[in-house]
Amino acid sequence: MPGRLQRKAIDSLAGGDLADFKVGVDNVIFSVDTEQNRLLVLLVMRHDDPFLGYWSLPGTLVRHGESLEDAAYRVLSEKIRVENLYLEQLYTFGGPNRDPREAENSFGVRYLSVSHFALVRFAEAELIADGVSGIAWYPLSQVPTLAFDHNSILDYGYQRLRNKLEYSPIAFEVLPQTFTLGDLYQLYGTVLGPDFADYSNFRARLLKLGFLRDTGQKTSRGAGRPASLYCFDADAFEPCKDKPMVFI
Amino acid sequence: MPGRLQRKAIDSLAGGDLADFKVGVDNVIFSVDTEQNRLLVLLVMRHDDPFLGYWSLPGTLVRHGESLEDAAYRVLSEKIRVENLYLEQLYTFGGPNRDPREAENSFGVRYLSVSHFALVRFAEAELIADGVSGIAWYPLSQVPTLAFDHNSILDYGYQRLRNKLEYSPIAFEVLPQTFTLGDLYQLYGTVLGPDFADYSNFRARLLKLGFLRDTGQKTSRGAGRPASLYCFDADAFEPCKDKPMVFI
DNA sequence: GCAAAAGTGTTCCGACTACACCCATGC
DNA sequence: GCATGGGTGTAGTCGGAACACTTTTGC
Repeated sequence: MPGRLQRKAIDSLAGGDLADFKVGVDNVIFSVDTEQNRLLVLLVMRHDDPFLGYWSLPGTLVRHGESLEDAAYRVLSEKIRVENLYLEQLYTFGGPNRDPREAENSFGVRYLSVSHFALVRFAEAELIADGVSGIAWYPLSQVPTLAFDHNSILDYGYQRLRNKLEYSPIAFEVLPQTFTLGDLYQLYGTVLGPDFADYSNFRARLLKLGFLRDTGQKTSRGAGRPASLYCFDADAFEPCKDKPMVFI
Repeated sequence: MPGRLQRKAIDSLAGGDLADFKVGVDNVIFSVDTEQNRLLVLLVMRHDDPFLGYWSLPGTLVRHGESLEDAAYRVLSEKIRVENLYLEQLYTFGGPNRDPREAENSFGVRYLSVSHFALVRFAEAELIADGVSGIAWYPLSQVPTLAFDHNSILDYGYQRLRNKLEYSPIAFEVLPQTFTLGDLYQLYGTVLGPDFADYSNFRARLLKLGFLRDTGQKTSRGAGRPASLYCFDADAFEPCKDKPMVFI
């Protein structure tokens, strides 16, 4: 290892032994099909090397003057049309050799992926199919081997989803504007596995939190008593925003 | 915006409108001085432009063939000698213009910071002073205005510290190998603020978790009954690793 | 009427809170 | 003895788990 002063001198030559990076953004985009009771993730087919013909998470490389978040929103808007969505940064994967485009010895340009995590409403989300690129909602249980390290990223995103469900109101980003408590319960069951909690206790707990507003409307789905339609009341939630909270 | 196919053609020319990045790693390194009951963060003085003469988080730019985590460990090892430490990735800050070295129009090279969060044992940590570079433990309450967006990064790290204290056993990474339950209580008080919990309840809860082993040794510090020295039993903790857990 | 789904209530039990109280040591 | 900090115990209360029960619909 070169001495500290020597290294600094090298570094200041705007190159030296420092790696040059291209920065990518890869999005783990989840949605839930409440009809079919399935947790879905958005995948796109690759049409270029490397990993030509593999499915991958929708991603892009960051452009001049573009923030990481901007890039993440751009990928989303290129793939789906959606009104509301939730998006947050997930993790940055940046080991050498995670992308085959890097030269063998890692002395070429490096590829780094700042992954993001997004939730969209299934009914509102319209996939943008351009006739060329494959794009599809995959049930999480049927996801194939993906390009790059995208299976790891997906796993990480799924874990985040489960954690977030338990202590933050992200469920309402995936549900339609109005929903029944049964829908909400099903959503939790779909993500966390059935038997994650007793229905009537779940119900009581959520209502006690105080930010679910009964719209007065009812909905009837086949047999059984019609259910009240609720909506998430953001104003009522505001005061609890920074307090810890348990949903399950 | 150019059409999709056209954009792809441009991108494939290995340049186009894609930004080029240097990737930095900045570490929020915490420690706790149990004697003086203070939460400390490690800062270094900058000796180069930009922000010459400002304090900053210890950081470095990532080199060829080096992973993000490797780079984070390297910074640490250049600044302090320490046996055990805890380190995890925090967040990636990557907006354009966060670093004045970027050209005004952001069409030059961009600087991205993958921040990390570290905990070290105060007594074990020996600062490496090379006679040139300033380096110091700063009490969190006395941190000045830092270089770049490092104050934001520090805030983010402090929040992570407080969250982690509540549901994961990171406290034992900062405490000495053996410690009294009073030490542990004080540590929590130092970070979360006093009156975060009643002492005897805190005590009962921690002991019930089952991974604090009484070493049999006693320690006497001035007046008062001597306290038992405990240590963290990693084996006993293993089974609870993935279960939710509450420390406060 | 009966099945199905929504919605309500009640009992039990464990966990957390807030204290009061004993123990061992230095001075 | 008494101040100081370590350590134990307990009564009251809150909240979650389990489950029984009522209500409203379709058929």
